[in-house]
Amino acid sequence: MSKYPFTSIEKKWQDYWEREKTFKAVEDPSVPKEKRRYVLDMFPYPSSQGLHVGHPEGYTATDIYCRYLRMNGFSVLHPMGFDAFGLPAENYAIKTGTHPRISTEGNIDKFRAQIKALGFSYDWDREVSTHTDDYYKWTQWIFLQLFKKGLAYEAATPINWCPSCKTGLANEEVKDGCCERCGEPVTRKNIRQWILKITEYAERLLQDLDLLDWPEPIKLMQRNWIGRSEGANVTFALENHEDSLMVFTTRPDTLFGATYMVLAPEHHLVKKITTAEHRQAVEDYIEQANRKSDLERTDLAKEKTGVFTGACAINPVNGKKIPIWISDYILISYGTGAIMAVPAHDERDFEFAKKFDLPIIQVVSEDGSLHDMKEASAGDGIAVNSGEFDGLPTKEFKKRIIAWLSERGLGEATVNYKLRDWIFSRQRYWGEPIPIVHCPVCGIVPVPEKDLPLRLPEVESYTPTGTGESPLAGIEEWVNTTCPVCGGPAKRETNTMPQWAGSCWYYLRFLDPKNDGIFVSQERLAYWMPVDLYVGGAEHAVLHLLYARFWHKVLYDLGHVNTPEPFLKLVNQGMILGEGGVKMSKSLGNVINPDEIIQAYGADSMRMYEMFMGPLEVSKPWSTRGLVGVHRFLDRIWRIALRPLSEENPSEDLVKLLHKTVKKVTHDTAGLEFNTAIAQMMIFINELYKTETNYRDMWETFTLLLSPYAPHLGEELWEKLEKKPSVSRQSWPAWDEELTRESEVTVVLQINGKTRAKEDLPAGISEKRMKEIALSNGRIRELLAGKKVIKIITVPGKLVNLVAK
RNA sequence: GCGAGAGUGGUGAAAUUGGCAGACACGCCAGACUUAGGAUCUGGUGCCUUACGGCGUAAGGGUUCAAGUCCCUUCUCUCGCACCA
Repeated sequence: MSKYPFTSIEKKWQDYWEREKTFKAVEDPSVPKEKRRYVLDMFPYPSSQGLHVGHPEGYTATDIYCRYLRMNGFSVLHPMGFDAFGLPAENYAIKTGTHPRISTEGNIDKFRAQIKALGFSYDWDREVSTHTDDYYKWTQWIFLQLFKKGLAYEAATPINWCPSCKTGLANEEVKDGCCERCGEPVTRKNIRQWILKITEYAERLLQDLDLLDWPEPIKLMQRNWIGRSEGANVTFALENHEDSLMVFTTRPDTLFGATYMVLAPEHHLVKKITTAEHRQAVEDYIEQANRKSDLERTDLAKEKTGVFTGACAINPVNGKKIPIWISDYILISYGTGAIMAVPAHDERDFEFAKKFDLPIIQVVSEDGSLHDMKEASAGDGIAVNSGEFDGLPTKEFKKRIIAWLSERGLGEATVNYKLRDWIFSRQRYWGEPIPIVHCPVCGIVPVPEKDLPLRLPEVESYTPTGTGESPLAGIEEWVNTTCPVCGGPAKRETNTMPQWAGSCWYYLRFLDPKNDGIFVSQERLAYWMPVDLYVGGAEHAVLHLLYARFWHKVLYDLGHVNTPEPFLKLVNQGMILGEGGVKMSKSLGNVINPDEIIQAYGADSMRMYEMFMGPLEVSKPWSTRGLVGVHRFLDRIWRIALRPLSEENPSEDLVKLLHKTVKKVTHDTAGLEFNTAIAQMMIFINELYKTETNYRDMWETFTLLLSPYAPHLGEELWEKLEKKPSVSRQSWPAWDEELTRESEVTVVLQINGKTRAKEDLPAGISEKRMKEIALSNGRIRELLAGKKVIKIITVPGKLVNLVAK
């Protein structure tokens, strides 16, 4: 028995690729635009645990695809780098005193080695890490462009605060009211923040999703996250007050059904309008709401709470006086922070009205008649109890009432978004310093671009102060600086950027990673952009992918990039679960270590198995047994390769199988359907194996097909064929369509849709002849005895169905 | 609760337009061979039935000559959102 020597083969070819720079991407102007592809993986955060088996899944998929493209004459950009700022390294630093740079770079070295051990065809000359100053110089530069465009501003706002990490979090970093990183419940804290005006791009971020070839569920998630909603702002006069109260509603047609108003506890009018009689109760309620964590406040299961302010508003459509309440089911951050409550047609308002015994007036009816409102009905219908508007269908009513309100200066059509501005600062050390100086004379002053990068200073302690300031605040000599404008004493911004910053634009830096004059040159942009295929986990559906799109659009508006969208096609690889279908986790002890797999079975087996498991996009459980099966397949290939090469002609059947295999592997590889491509290669190998010989031409073709999947073995087989490396530079094989056709087809003979017999018939046989054969088939005649054939359906080359009675 | 996706052998999964359900692989069974290292080779393997045959793609209904595929209802699982007015 020959044991397939994968360890030495893999080492040999990895060394060769590295030495020869086989996969260097070059900007060759003679390659036409349509023959260039930019294929990108989501770069990893180099955690201390090393590579996870989930990483190689997406990376293998893009690698196979890139190798396939190169063999088809494409110029391919396929880079890799590291998302190197982030909390884990800093938390580790707090615990051990190790500088985050030291631990991060150690992890990067480990990751790089692990990734290289899988034989991916990256152009390593383009590697970037977001934490190096020649990289974050440009992250800072982009921030300054946002600032200068008025898209970055400072505000003291209540933010999500993780008491454990002692830092503010973006909405997207809060999962079920808890910190996504550490799991502690998130509280609210009012601190000074840097905020990016992503809301200014809400409409375009929404609209341009239509330009993208992304999975529909991901687009939908982004649409929901942006949460566009059309309605109207309506102004209500207040009784005994100068001020008026503006509310947002998507159902201005239900104005006649508004029986009370509700303000968020934080609404600025609350203090003004509350009457002396209700002051104490209102203040208590506000105090209570303030203390609640986000989790408590958004808990849907809880009963609605609220108090009456004592004030009343006047309904503009009928002059009716309606009471104003406050309740924490109204969010200050959405719309105007106030609503008109229409309990008959809104579930939440209904619940509230029931609890506090407020009137419920039906103003919409499905059939135009009045009903006893046992529950809220939120659907469209016909207006009732609405004065001159009675009888109007909801849609029409909306238009009419908005016009009515506009004429009187009482309201206007309004669009609201759920999307909030992006809280961009972190009270942390290990991130890009925000390049801003606070001058007592000039105010907020950007650091001049020529002074970038603004380097992270060394600190004694990484522990957050917990006061809402980063550890940077403790370094006097760094914080104290001079104002770039007036030259007077000034202080540096001590907040740093969130981890998303670096990953917002890394795909651009890959184009031109060494350029120290500009973040990316126009020539490189023109050559490669946009990213043709972007592969990564679905967990980034609304985080990274929305932020990156936002930055890209800003850069596009400023003329710095050449496409409105960065990522043309997106594919999410499914998760790899532990054996048994449960999540892989340290606590369950079912984590598979890629290093051990590579050592025992080789990188080619690992790659191929992960592709053979099932479709790329779905989650699937790991099975070491399954991996062994794939390993056996490669071993079998090796044993065929050890046979002496034959110059004889293989059988016609085998030639046909080869051509079918080329066709199927080509089609499936191009469509990222790697599992079925591999199955087809297995079918071919099983047949070839039985011949106990090895036909040279056939073997050459098969080696080419195999090489994107098992690149090390591919190179080795190519060399054994006495060919010059690299196999990755050869042309992808073609197939002869004629040879993929069967000369004989099996035709199914059915009676009333049930298969009763089969006949092998020549391909291309006429339908008439098929019918004749079906009717003369012995078995069929037997079963048809005493029955009458009513109808005969034939599908050419496939079946004859006899409908009989 | 709302939204999206998925449910096929003992297991991972295949199945252009509706046209032989279960390719390929794991596991299992039998046999061969051995140089016993997760060996290798050949054959078998959806379920029920001695057989003929029947039944089978979460459950139920429908459309159709024909349904894993299309339509309706229900159930289960996964993911996302979660008082967004």
